[in-house]
Amino acid sequence: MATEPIALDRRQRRRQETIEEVLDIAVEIMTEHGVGGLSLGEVARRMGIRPPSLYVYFPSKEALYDALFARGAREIADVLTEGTRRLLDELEPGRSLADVMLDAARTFVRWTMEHPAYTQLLYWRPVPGYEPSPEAFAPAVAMVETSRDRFAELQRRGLIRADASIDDLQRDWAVILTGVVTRQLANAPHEKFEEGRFTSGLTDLVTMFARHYESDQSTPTRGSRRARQR
Amino acid sequence: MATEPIALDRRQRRRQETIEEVLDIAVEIMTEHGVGGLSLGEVARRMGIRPPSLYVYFPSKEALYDALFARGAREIADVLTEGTRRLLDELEPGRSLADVMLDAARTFVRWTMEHPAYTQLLYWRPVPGYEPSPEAFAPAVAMVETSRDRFAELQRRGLIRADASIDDLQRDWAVILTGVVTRQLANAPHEKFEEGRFTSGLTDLVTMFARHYESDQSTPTRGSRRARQR
DNA sequence: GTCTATATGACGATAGAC
DNA sequence: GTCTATCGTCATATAGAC
Repeated sequence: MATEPIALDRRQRRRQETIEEVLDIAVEIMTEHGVGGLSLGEVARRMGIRPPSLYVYFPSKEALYDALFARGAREIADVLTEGTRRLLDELEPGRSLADVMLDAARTFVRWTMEHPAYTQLLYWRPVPGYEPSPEAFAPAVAMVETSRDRFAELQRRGLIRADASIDDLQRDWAVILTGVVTRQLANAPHEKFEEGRFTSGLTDLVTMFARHYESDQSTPTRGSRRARQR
Repeated sequence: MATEPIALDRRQRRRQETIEEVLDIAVEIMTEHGVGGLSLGEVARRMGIRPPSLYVYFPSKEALYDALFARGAREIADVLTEGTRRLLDELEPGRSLADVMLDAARTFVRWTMEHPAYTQLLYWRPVPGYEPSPEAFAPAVAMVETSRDRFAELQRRGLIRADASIDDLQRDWAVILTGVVTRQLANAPHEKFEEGRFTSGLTDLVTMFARHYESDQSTPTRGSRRARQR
């Protein structure tokens, strides 16, 4: 009887491992065939089991999509939260707003190019009838709040004009990044981040954006002028 | 025998009418259930025929998607080509670049909000395995070329800096409009153009964009300063 | 608890009668 | 041109072996 809780832990761990395997394979399939191309039969086939067995772990295909949404949202939130935290911690004085924002933009867009399946699921609406549950969406909401804190910190440090609306800035920031990612993934999905015809335009766009919001006292460096070299 | 060509015309006209009806109903269904939610069975049901009968007009579901893509690309190209032609013809001297670009941006984004099904099909990749054929894509290519001519004309007239790269401008322009449309459609598809939380930001974004590209001699009006209200 | 076996109904697609 | 009949595949559900 003393071994019961341990056996339970083992079972739960085993169960969690299977769930992770399902998610990994689902991402593989979505990467190959698009988010809408995911099929439970194909997942089962690649795992060497029968389709009904999947229902032990996920009550429906929607639930699988929801777990994938949550996983993707958590991953990009972690990458960005960690990346921008370091960026702010190690920020040297005199660094231009454009440089800082460009760093964050590259981190985000690079991730989306490396994870096109998650990106489609998170930022388009590829599955008819599926909407993320509040729980799956939670990491995305948290990421927006973190992002808001980061921009507010930049404003406090004087890199962003004091009179700028952080809400507007954040909305327009999301629009620009979404535009780059959407165009690249829709028009030339096989180009990598470094060579993408739209991802390459990040520098110009972000520089323009940063110039619009930067304080006048912030020293313009090479970075913040990059878009003007013509 | 003299009536044969007329009978043929009649048949062909009737056939074309049926094809148009299929496309209309397909758009209806895609608007209700998303682009991926289109089903031939549902089209047949609403037309009062059996699914196999659709194969007389379209050899596959892909062919139907291709006809829809071509139709959407033609419609938005017509709207924009006509709209920007009038805009340039009636352009008063002294009008700011921001005003002109805002007008074009509104025309485009308004159309996408009124035609979300076409927009998803044209600017996302909602259908696994489907890529538009070169023929279906042709109107989109022509639209890009027209757009290029319009920007070149603005540059010739002195509203856009002489040293600006039209290719870069056009790429970034597409990115910004795509970003606004994608965010609005993915995050709040039921908000109309006038009230959309992202479409409302068009003014700020386009003004910022225009300021970046406008010639210094172009007289700044209220419009071009809107985003800078301090 | 976890699996296999089996069934249902919708889908895209094809063959062939009329 | 439209139909019926049919096929293979899909998501989904349930019964029951182990």
